[in-house]
Amino acid sequence: MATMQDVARLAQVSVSTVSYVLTGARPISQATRDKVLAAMAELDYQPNAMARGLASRRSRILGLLLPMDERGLGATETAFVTGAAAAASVAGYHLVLSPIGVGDLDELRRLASQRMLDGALLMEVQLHDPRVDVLRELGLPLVLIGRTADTTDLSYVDIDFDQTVEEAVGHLVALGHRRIVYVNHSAGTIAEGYGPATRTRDAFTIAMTGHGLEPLMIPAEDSAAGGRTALATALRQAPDLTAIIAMNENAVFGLLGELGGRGLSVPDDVSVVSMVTSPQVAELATPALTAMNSPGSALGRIAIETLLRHVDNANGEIHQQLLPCALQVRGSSGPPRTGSNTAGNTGADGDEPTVPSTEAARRRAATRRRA
Amino acid sequence: MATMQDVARLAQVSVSTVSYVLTGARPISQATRDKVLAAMAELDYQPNAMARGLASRRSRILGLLLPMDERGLGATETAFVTGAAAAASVAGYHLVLSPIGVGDLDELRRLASQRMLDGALLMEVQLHDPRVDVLRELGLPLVLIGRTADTTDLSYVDIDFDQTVEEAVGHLVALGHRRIVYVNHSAGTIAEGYGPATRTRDAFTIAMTGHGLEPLMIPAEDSAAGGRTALATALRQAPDLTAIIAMNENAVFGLLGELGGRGLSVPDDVSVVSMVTSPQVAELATPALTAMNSPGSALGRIAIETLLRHVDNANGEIHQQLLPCALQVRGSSGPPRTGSNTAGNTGADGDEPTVPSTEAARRRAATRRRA
DNA sequence: ATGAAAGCGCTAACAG
DNA sequence: CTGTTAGCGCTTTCAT
Repeated sequence: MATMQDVARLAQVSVSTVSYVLTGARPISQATRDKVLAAMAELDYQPNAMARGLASRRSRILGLLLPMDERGLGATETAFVTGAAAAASVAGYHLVLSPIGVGDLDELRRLASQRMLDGALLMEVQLHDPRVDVLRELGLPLVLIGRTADTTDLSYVDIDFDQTVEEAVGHLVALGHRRIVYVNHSAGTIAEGYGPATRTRDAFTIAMTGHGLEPLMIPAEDSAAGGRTALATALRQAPDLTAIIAMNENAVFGLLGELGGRGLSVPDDVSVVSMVTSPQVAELATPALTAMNSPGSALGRIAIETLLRHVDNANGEIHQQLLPCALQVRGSSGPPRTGSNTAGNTGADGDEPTVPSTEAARRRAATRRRA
Repeated sequence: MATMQDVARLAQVSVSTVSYVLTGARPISQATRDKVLAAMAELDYQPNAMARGLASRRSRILGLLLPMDERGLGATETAFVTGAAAAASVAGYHLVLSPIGVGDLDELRRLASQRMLDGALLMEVQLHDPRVDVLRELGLPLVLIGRTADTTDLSYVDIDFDQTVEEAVGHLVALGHRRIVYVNHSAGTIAEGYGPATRTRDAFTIAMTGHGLEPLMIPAEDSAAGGRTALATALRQAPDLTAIIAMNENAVFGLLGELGGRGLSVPDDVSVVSMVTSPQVAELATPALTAMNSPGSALGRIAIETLLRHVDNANGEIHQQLLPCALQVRGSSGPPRTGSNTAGNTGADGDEPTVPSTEAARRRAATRRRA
């Protein structure tokens, strides 16, 4: 394993010169640089990460603090992780995933105090997240994925729930739906103030009211069973519902199962739009779910870029950014059976000029099936 | 940030003494140890990871080389990761997840040459995995999750596919099924020699033949659409099939959707058993899937323990271990409609003494729904 | 534009 | 059982 000494000797320069061509921290003549580079290549030199870290007080490691509950990473989170890892790699950093939740504060304190991390990304942020306090106290740069109650002086990236909900509602209203039910996370989760749940709740209320419609909402446990129960409740409270927007990625499957069990067809009897869902999960359902695709990968990239800016610049600009989920129409949404088009659905080809997106979705679904 | 010097001064001992109480590499009198420990606590001392790594030539970081394809981590992989991270943490190590696939050999070489890793776990191992060569060349301890074609001198942990398939088949045969179709990964994947696909194929052949039955197999693309196609093919080739074993976690959802679409009920018309599936995913389906639960967490723990043994003991024992998936009966499997019990299904309570597991499953499912 | 040298904070001989 | 000390391989002043 060649060291910098070896390179310096072979290139006939001092070690500091080698170091400087590596870090670019001071100008080096082209001739010298070439000599050094040649020597490095010759020796297959790779700088020792530990030595570099010790001397520079920079590990070039970023932490991704990710509470892995029993349920594990959904495709959405995975996209985020992948995007973040790629962005870190491009910048010459490594990304350590640490399954550290709000419970493991000591573990977090240890990790951060060991000076092993140059900065951290916090996922699954809670309204009052003690991890934030710990990290700030230790002076570790951090970026939130999500938002705490008070975001003063805190950089974050998050999903733009307002816009996402608005688009989901808009899609269904444009199709002709009037009775739309929103299936949220559980009542407990909402009461806790879980951001995605409360923000979408408020956004749904505003969006529906804006369309002159009643904002019907049902909570659901995060499970298939929760979805089944929620559907039953929804049908009791609004027997005439024609569409459902589901925030709860787990519940939505139970919900679909229960719809099928009751002989209700999707999307003819009930349209379903799933929120913050990855394409992979959306495609698992039959029919594939019209969904608001989470911008996981982009969020990850932006989060890392923001974090690195803080690392390089101890007191850099605070950066707070929201990204909306993009509507992707698939087979689970269509015009209501009894809507503006009272003629009824005689077939998949009943052209409905005002809703071209549904048509497009059908065609896409058909294509997929052939593939 | 207190250093070892500070601790030594406060405790009135030498730095080496402090170091030794930390590493336990040599006996320290109880009195001295207490003094040192007190000083550490007093100063809130945490060893500097970089300095320790440089001096000891040990980063205390293990790499988990995990190709994150577009599909992301399933719950199975997540359980593995969580199990591994926990085991590493217990041993005082950190686990770095690096999304390094067989393509990023340079990235891998860089990571390993920087001496940032003490060892590596390889996931998604291919039959001829170049990553193995790179790591061996660099002398980095490694443990495979899965198996290469030649496993000489290589430690690995993997799923015991033979036993898993045998149990799945046994479960269905015990219920009275005779026409069982195995839905595998795609033909291309099988042709490539992908271990899980070829091993289960062979195991299925043996298991079915052992029961005097014909081993019917259908390949399926890794998607819901693939599952739909596969079901169509299966019904064409074996119109009298009563049960399906699905290796393909993605296809199984399309398969279920298509069954529903054709008016076939699960499990009354067709029983479905999903292979190597996590409980979380199994519960998404309606009815919940009888599945072979992958021992993800245990695999992760054992892999780390094995790896650490290699790290501590450069040329330690090779450890090769297989773990079977455990059968978990849920709602998607039951006796065939036309089977040994020709009386027909008059209800869920038609006691079938030879198949108590199905009864248990029904009761469990009912309980779950109430929860 | 380059070199010399002083550490970074810890471990692990080597001495008692 | 404890102390002394020489590095680990690199970065970064301070010189020139």
